[in-house]
Parts: sequence; structure tokens; C-alpha cells
Amino acid sequence: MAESASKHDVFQAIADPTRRRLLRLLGDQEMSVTIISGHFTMSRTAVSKHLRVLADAGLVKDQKVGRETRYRLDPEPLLELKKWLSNYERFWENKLSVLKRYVESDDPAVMESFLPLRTYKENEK
Amino acid sequence: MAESASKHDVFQAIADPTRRRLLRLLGDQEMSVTIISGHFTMSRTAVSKHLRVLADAGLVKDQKVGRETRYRLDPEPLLELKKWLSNYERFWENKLSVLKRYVESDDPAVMESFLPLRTYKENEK
DNA sequence: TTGACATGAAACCAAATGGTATCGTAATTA
DNA sequence: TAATTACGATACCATTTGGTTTCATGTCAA
Repeated sequence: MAESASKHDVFQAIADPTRRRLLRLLGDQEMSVTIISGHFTMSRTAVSKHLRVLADAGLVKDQKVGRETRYRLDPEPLLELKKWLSNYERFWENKLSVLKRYVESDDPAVMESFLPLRTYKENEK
Repeated sequence: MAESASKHDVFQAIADPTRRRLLRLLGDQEMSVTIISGHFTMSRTAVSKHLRVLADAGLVKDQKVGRETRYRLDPEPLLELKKWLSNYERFWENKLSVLKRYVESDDPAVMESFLPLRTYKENEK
């Protein structure tokens, strides 16, 4: 799988659904490899490799505790993703396309996050 | 390459650096395949396949004009990415990690986009 | 209408990816 | 001390991915 050769980037790391599940799982609490693997049907080794990819991208940190290795989320590299996305903010600011997709979203926070950045500037006045 | 079998998702589509370059390029204006390829060193066919992946993810739209095919950006699917990212907002709200990476960013809009969502709720009071 | 242009489709290839099973080793516990 | 647990390392495998070259087809222009 991902042979930690030369640093995976965050874009590649989150491309895999299993790794996105891992990030979500570790968002709740720090967990050992065995416990983590218990949440997946694939082998422990496979999960471990995915964790390695995430670690390469800096999205998780590991800590040895006795014979187990605890992994925890480090969301910091996601800021790069957020930065990249910000280049496209201008395309959906004040656009109906924002409503088009999430008008019936069950998560109110989602709509809030779509409010245009311009709001901040208005507040600063 | 990407054999358009069963719909590529946006996470996979943006994982490749070439495809991110394509999105950036098409953000400025609609362009034909040949013109697009002129911006890359790889073959036209290779570029065309990347465009196919992006089209599968809904990130670009194509339109036949005579003998050429014009591609243009459709940023709408990026909202899914934005939605996914919003699940991690809570981790860097009011955190120094926000400053840690971009304190010397040359783009002021970047820092603005990092202001916490909570600001909105306070405004509602 | 004849040739040049724009593009997609195929066939092919090397390398990366996602997965498995097996083994070695350090830490824990009986 | 001996068995068990937790994990990484390795070797291996099938499929996907990113790229190439070649060919077929539709469109435009002389």
C-alpha cells in the first residue's frame, strides 16, 4: 500500500473513504491500533497502513504506551485544504448554487458555514 | 487511467496535482482541450483523461463547439468538500494552530476565512 | 473533395494502491 | 519463565492509476 516513501500530502490522504472514516473515528478520542481495527472489517495490518498514510500527511499523531500505539487526530493539515478551497469561495458567494445542494440538509451548521466571508468585513466596520 | 466506470467522487478528483492545476486553469476561462494541453508537458490524451475524471466528479462541464470541446469549471461539487471540512471547524476554533501555519501568509483573505463560525451565532443574539 | 485539425477510443505499460498472510519482537501477564 | 498480546515489517497479489502511442472519426478550410 502506501509505502511512506516521500511524504503523502493531505489531498491524497483524504481521498480514501477508509481514511476519512479513520479521521472521524479519531476525532472523538485517542485509540490504540487494535481498538481502531475493531471498527473495520479489513485486517489490522491494512488499517495500520492507512494510519501510516495519515501520519505521513500529519493528520494523525501516534504515541507509544507500553505495548500499544495510540493514535489521535491532528486536524492542522486540513487548514491547507481550507486554504485551497478559499480560492473557490468567489464562485459560490451570493450564488443560488449554495442553496441548490443543501437547502434540505439536516445539519444547520452546514448552511452557516456557507455564509459569505464578506459578512466578516461588514462586522469590522 | 480513470476508466469512467462508476462516477469519481470529488475527494479522489482533487487528489491529483495535475487535476488541481486544471481546475485552477479553468477557473479563469473556458478552454478547448488543445489549448488546455498547451499548458502541460504531458500528452493531450493524458490531459483529456484527467478532464474526464473531473467531469465524472462534476467539477467541469464540457460543450462541443464545432470540432472542439470546450471545458469550463463547475465548482459546485466543492461544496461537499466544504461540508466535510466543516466537521473539523471545532478543532481549530480559537486555537493558536490557526496562526501557526499562516501567520505570514501573503493572502489576507486566507486568515479571514479562518475566523470561527461561532461569530455568526453571537451575531444572532 | 481533399487534406489538415480536434478529439475520443484502444491497446498497452510501469508504478502506485489497497489488500492479504506470515513472521519477528517487545511488553504484559499467568 | 512461559505464554499471550500488540504491533510493525515483509513479502506477495490483484486492481487502479497515470502515462504513452496509435488509430478512427467528425469538422473545417482551401
